Amino acid sequence: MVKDKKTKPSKELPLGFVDRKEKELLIRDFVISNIKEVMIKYGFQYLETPSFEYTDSIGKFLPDKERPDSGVFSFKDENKWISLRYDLTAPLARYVAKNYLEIPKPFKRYQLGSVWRNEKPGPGRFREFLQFDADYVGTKNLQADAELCVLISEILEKCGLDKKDYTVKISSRKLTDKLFEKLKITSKDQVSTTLRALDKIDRLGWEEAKKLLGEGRKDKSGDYTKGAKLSNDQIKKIETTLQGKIPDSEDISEILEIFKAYNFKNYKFDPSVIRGLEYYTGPIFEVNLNFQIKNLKGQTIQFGSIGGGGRYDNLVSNFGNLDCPATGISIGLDRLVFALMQKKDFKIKSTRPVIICVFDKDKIKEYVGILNKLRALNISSEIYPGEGKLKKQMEYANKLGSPAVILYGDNEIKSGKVTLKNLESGNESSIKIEELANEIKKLL
RNA sequence: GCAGCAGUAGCUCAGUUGGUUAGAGCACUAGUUUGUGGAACUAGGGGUCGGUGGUUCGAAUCCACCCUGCUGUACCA
Repeated sequence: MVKDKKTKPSKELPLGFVDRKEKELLIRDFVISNIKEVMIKYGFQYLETPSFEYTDSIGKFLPDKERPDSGVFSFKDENKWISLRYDLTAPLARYVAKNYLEIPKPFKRYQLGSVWRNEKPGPGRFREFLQFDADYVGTKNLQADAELCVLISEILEKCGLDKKDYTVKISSRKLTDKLFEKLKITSKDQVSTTLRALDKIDRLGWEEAKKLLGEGRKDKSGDYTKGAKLSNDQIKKIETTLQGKIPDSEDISEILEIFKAYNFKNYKFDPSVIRGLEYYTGPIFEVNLNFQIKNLKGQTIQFGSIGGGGRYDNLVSNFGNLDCPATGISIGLDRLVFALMQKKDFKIKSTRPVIICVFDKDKIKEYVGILNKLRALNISSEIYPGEGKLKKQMEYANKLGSPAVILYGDNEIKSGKVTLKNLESGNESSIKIEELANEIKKLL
């Protein structure tokens, strides 16, 4: 006895992967078209690199490891490990190193593409998502860093956000480096724990973050996280230094000067911005939304940043003896789209076709005649593609969200006119075939 | 990874000391209307009650383990 039910394939998706429907995709297209416009305006080149890279090219092989770390999706191809990229920055560094002699320096490129992360998904975070990256490669000039902030903000506003809806936070890795040196926080472990604790200030607040700098912290689910075990004296000094409103870092002051020249004001100096631990070497930025985000159940969730970046002057040199400073910024597009859908009531133009109802299969010639006239004018339209009575056809059109149906049965054929029914108002009008397209355009 | 909560129809959920063929609303299908959707009425389909094992005459209900989801936390190169 074989139970065939057990052999049926699962209709569930792997953890962290999602289907995306038309509404979201259309808003994403809208965002992407804004991005492209801005990037062209700012003089960036469009680039695409493949989804897979050799695992060691994207920095996944640590000296003492033979297998890729968890965090990337990998498999062994012949004898080499390859992985799905986890960001667009490492592939860019690889691309620059590979094509160093051909590309103009500085090199400005932007890229849109999916990236994959093999880790636990969170609210609004998936294991496959679309990222946008803009980078300046081959320049130490901080105008590049400043312009990235300006450009990201232009993109956000073009997508419909107000100035009060977002903030570009800026800090510098040099600031914390200097501070830690002064406080003699030198062990690698302590430095990274401290940085991570500081990274959480804006989410947890100073009081909670201080626990992480000291002994440790118990979160509201009861889980306990070990702290950096700094002395009270060190903690106090960190607090007073980082709460100072005046940036004690030359690169930040310089960027702020450039912001003035651009008349860019929607930034905030925030020393708690840390961003990843490894490759940043100078200014770092993070883009945060200032409005609440809810999940599909209507609960307000911790949304985090929608993008960020910074200067990584040593990344390209990993691939060879190239002295090639660089700086870049990226946006998580799907998260931005998710947030935008809550903020703005997007009026996405209907893409649903007008339906030509079928009364009689033998009249196909008449129906196609009307269809061709509409499609010649780029009006989305179709002859009812199913089988069934008029009622069923109306239900189909309604559920689809069609703007209108066209009725062309015996009565209409006799009178030489068609009936156009507006599905929103329910009104029907009898019009000449030659005027049909114009009437429909009024509805769209 | 750690912690809290939760898994009953496509969806939202009810099912209160364990007791016949497991329910509701919405959705779906058909009809009332052989040329009219979004309203109403009638009828109907659809569930190994997350899984496995155990306790019991009997389990959606009790016990154990596992799986999955949500949220928080950690990690996020």
